[in-house]
Amino acid sequence: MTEQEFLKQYHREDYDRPSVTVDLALFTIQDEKLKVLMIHRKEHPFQGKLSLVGTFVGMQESLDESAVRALNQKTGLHDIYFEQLYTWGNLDRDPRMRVISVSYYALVPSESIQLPEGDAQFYSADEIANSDEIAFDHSQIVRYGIERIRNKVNYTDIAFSLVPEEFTLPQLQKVYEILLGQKLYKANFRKKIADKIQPTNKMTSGEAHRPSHIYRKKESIC
Amino acid sequence: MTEQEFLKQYHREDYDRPSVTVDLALFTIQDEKLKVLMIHRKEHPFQGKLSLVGTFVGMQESLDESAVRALNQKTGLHDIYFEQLYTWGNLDRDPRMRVISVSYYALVPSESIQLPEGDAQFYSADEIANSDEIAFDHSQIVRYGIERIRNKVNYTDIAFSLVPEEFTLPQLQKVYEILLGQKLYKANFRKKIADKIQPTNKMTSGEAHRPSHIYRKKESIC
DNA sequence: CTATGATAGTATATTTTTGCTACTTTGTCA
DNA sequence: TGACAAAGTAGCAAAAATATACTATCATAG
Repeated sequence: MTEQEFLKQYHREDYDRPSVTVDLALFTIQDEKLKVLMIHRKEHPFQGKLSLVGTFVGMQESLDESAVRALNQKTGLHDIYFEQLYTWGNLDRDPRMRVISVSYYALVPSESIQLPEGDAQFYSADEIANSDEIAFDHSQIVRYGIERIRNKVNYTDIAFSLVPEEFTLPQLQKVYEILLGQKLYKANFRKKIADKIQPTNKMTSGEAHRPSHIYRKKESIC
Repeated sequence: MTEQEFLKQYHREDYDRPSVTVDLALFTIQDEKLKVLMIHRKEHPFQGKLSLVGTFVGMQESLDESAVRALNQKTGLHDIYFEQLYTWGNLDRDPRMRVISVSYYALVPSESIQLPEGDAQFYSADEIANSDEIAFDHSQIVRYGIERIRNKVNYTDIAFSLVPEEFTLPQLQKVYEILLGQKLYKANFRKKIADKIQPTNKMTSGEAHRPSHIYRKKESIC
């Protein structure tokens, strides 16, 4: 490289800006496991590997809007719980160029999702989190997301975002158990969430055991 | 030049990429209050208003490195506790152009900080959080930082980052009380932190009351 | 050299939460 | 009609959180 070329390059880099993307980890519960939506990459880099849903941030949209757009394009979903996770800016996280990724996670009850034709599919979140075959730093993002969910289950109502609007208490308890990774005592669990739920007058039916009451989340009066 | 004139000439049309900055809220405790470091802006926009310490993210540095650099330039500090907070990307958060800001917060004991000549000064964090006279969305960032600290005090050791290496229990308790905004019971507080501290054989002296034992943070054996 | 004020530090009672076990209830199915 | 399976409830013991009362030790004033 000549000096002239170097200076040109240096000058350009000085005013250059990193690209900014959002990457979104959509979690749901299927088969009594926490799952996360991943897509098979068709292009380099990481061709053939799994990656999160993502997109470049447009100049005329906020970060949240970018996340919603990316999610909507891949799943058709809207109006679901989502939250920003963390922003990743290591120099080498994308081999092509400098990319800063604002990560999000989202929660959806599996009953309300109908994956359209496409390359997006749910995988065991734990397996993704522990795999070293995932594109970019997306395994780490999933790990971070799982951790965040685990923490927030204890002091927020995010678990309700993983069940349908109408649900039974055994169903809700199962969600807590899966997220926390441990069995809970029925009686204690019910005491704890008693003030967060509202009974309907419906019950389950058709199963070979005692039917279960159906509840909804109580709207908090603020 | 008025702010309007300035904005008019600043007609950098839509680039394909947003600018990325880091903004850092350095917290400390002074006069029994949580304080945050702010600087008086000398340029438009928000000339004369208070803003957080910040910088553009260089193309050859990670986000964390940018934050450390910004902090070091303004305070000379290094090796202090800091953590990423949230990333702000509203379209109108900077009137000049599209700027995405990755915010951080940092904690330092006031005893170990010696502000160099400059425009940086500590202000009451609550006052900054509730003021509508702060540059950009930095009031919101401070609010968010305070909230994060309040939460983390309960399940991490961040309070130790606000006292010197050697401290007394009344001193440490005061930090907890300021962060949580409520009085704590002495006996209960001591039970709770008993396994996090290590006694030295030193005591305070010279004060007109019973002297106090001096402790250090116990290194956790992992 | 003693009483006092002020804060450090400890002992103990009370209430709430959690961990756990055992029991009763109510459906389907053979 | 009895067996099974899961829903739902009762209640106790241990542990943790909450709260109050007490003792200890310094400097200083008288």
